[in-house]
Amino acid sequence: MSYRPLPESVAGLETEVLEVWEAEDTFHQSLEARRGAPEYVFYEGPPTANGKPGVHHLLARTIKDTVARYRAMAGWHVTRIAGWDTHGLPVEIEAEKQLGISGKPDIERIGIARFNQVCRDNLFTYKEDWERLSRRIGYWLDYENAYVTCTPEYIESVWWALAEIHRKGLLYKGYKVLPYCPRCGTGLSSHEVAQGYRVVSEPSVYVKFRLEDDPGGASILSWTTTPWTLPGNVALAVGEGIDYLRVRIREAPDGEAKLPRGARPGEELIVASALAPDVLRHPYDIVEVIPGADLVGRRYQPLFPGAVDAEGSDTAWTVLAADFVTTEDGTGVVHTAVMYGEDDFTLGAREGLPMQHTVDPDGRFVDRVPGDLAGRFVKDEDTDRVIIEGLAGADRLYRRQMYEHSYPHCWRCDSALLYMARDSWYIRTTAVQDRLLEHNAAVDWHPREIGSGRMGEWLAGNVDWAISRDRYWGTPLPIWVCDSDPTHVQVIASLDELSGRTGDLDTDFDPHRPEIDALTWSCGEDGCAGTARRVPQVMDAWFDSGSMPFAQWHYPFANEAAFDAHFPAHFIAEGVDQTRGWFYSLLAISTLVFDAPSYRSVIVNDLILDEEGQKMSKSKGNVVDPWETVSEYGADATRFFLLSSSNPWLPKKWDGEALRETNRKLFDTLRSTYRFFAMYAELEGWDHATSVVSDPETRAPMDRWLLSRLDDLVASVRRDFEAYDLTRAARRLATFVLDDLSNWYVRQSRDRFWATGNTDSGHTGAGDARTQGTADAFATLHSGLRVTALVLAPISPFLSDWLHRQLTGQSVHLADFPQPASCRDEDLERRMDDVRRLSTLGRAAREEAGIRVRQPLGLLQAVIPGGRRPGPELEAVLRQELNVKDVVFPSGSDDIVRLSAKPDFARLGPRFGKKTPRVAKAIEALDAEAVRRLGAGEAVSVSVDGEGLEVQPGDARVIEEASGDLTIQAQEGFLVGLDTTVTPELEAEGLAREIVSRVQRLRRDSGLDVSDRIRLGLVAEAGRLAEAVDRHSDYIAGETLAVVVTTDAEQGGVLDYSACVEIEGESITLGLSRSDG
RNA sequence: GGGCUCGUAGCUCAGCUUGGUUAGAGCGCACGCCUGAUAAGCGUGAGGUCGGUGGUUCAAAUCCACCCGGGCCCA
Repeated sequence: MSYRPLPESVAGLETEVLEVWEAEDTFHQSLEARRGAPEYVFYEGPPTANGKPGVHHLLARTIKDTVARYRAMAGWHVTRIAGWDTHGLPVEIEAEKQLGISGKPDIERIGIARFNQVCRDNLFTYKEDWERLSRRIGYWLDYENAYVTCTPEYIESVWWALAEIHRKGLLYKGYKVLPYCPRCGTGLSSHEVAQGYRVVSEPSVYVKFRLEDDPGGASILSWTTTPWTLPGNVALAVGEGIDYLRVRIREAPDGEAKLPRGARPGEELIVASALAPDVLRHPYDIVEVIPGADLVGRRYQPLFPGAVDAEGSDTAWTVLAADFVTTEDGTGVVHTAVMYGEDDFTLGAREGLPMQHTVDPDGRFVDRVPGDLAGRFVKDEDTDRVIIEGLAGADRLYRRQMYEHSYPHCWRCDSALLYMARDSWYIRTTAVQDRLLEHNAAVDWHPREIGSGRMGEWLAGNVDWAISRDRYWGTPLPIWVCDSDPTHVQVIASLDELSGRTGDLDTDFDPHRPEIDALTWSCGEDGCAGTARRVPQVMDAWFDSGSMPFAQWHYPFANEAAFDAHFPAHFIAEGVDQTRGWFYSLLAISTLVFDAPSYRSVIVNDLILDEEGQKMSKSKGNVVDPWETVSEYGADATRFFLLSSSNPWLPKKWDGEALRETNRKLFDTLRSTYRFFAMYAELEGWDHATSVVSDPETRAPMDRWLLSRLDDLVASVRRDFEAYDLTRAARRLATFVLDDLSNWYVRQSRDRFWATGNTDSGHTGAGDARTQGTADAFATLHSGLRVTALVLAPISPFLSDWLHRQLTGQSVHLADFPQPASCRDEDLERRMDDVRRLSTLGRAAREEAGIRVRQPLGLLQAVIPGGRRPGPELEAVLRQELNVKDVVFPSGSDDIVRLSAKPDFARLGPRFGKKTPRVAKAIEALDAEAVRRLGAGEAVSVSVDGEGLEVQPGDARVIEEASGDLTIQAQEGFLVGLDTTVTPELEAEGLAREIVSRVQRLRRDSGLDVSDRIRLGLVAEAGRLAEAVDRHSDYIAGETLAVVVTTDAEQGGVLDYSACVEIEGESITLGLSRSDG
């Protein structure tokens, strides 16, 4: 078997791997391989199939796929079924665009049947896009059995759930206040509203509400920016903790202009104390200060008598307490029209205020409204004028002013939106609030704060879920209401039940509007003769997607066992915007229907921002095309970047530079390491399948070290994945590949990979031992690469699979995630760590002394904290790395080091308290002898402010510092002293190495293969170079694979390639020819 | 206005749960090294009021309060 060279390009490799997956159906093989294994349940949050996927989707999909792949490798059967969210406003809007229409009247004009057909046809416009991108980035998902929320089966399951909720008495009809466009006849979602804010200047009014039975005949002042809501006024809201003033208007002082209009001298007004100076423009005297609580319950005269009927309400036209009242603006008194504001409505529901519309769905005042207003469109300027003049005429207007503010408009037709209460069906989620909170508390949220914070608080303030929408393309509400007695409500739980009512339905019956709207039957409840008609609304699409745990199985009509085995989910992952979306609807529905949570662990991801940290949006034109990034950097690097750059729940800047870097560092290094392995394995004929592999325990320390590091890597990454800490796993992996595998193991072990070359040249003559060392090196590096591929596979599935197939013949995704192999040797790791630190210091010392590494030196003195020794084998590594003949570890009493004591504050603090800093100073000042005793485990005494205190060993760390005149580098107790004397012998050796380096360069520039044997010519004038050649020609020949070396100018001159180079001021002519022998 | 979150080197991020006296990486920059992985690799150095203020403490990037700035969600 041979190890193939890597494909030229990243895209080429990934395409090749994709083709293999396609050809052998690796995904299904991986599922098959785990058949019967414990089930790991993942739920796919269905994307809406009518928008193009963007880069932020790459993040969520990478998280999902990584977790699923890890679990599959770790021995679970991971069912992951794709799903599509197909209903809802986004789909309708797309259809409107396509039909060139806008708004509900247009839709009803062309007919719901045609409209819904366009919705249906449009659905899968982008489905293909999604599937292609998902495939390209390696997101393995079962698309063949995808659930689709608009199929009759899915809808039937959703109906069943709603009927269950109804059966528990938790479904009711009420009102919901929402931003409403009177022209389009529709409510708008918050997303749509956000698009239409515009600054407008409109009349605002301060209105006098005259109190009943008030000794001073006082009026409460209230302010509104929407005069059209005044006929609907049924209450005033004050803050219980706010102080109000009762003031009396004074006469105008003599000689000044008469009082402004709006109030007469002697008239009494009530307004929040803090706002009185801003609101009142008359001179006044303060009569009294009234706590808000004392105003509560006071009755006042309706502004527009007859507009609203009290319906026996006690609280209508009284003052109520509400916590939303502030003294930020207005008068500290909030005019309350229950049908035209959300706070107003909530207050009205709580206080039992009458709930009647004063405005019809077209935005016109209803007939009951007095004052020449009936039939007028509420947002006409004329209407404002009529209202204001009417108020002034009735002496109810204190003042008016133009007010500039940001107000929402319809994004389609630009009409000002009205906040209006609309008929709506509700689920009484407040009835199960405690259970929601309990189930949420049991969820393992990543990050934790989402569960306790955003989600927890939202649940704590939970209000009933308004599930109906006045729209067309959605799951029709299966609610039929009798037209003669609206308390006769039937909620249909299945298609069978429906056909039981209506007579047989077609076998291909589609439950969507408008067909279903035509289905009616005789009510029959208690012998009622009325007709049951379906309510016109469809369901909130969140109810669809939140039903997927059972609806994807068409449960309870089919697949009962499958559902049981796949509920609840172990894991889901979506964006933070789903807190009130899918995360909520999943939890609410499972709590309502099963009284159980539907997911155990969640990873929440935040947005992907552009390079400037701005949110990506189509309008800003800063949206990154996922296809571009994947084809430029590859799916592997993109996925790795997304997981490693920061935790998923932090907003992430999209950084092309960082992506390039991920590719260059991690992936190039990994590819390069493989290339190195493959090249020498070919040359040396090493093959994992046939070569004899020795017991790891008998291998060289460097091998055992790498295997130990691998064990640690495997155990750590396992732990990270189990804890859903993907970012930590990714970073750990990158550190291993770069620092341990490539930059230490391979770099230190390179020459072990060319055994035969050296043996042939007769340079080492070590024979079998050398060959076995090479085999061990190959086996070790093979393990390193193989395990790296396994550990990398969940995050970056392409290169890892390609490598694993080369290294073992098997797909990495059919392999088991590795277990630690009991190769851990912490003592060896620590000693190697010591050697690496000393190497760093040694290189620094060389740099400081200005002596390059190729120049051998005689002696390095080194100190490791605690007096550890690396041991002979690792000392050899250190000698080689620093190119010194000898390394010695002097004891603390030698000249090279001076002992000193560094206080340990963590131990001193609790014992000495305030004295700690002075004790610490005394420890630092200890003389060498005292420090030595401390280091030897004796207690010593110090004097602080004349007081003798005892310092225990352990209260301070004994460290060795530089002294003497070698070139010294020291850090955190590690120290090296480099003897920089260059003897003539050392110089000659250095020059020989220099020559070898130049010859190697010439070999490479001449296009020779690394294993080609050569004839070598080295021609120099008499001098240091010539002498070095003379003394070290065997060494030079061995290193450069020269079978013949000549120093003769004539023979050297006929070689194929030559170069004249200068070394240390002397020149030498190099020549070489490929040797055929 | 409310909730959550972030603020550490020019840039991207660790460290904060459990306070301990030299605050770490990578990129970029400067300088150097190495090369039988080579349109690669390695090292050294400069670079920080740890957003601000106040508090708790012998000791605060870390705990507390307030403030400033960015982001998200909601109103």
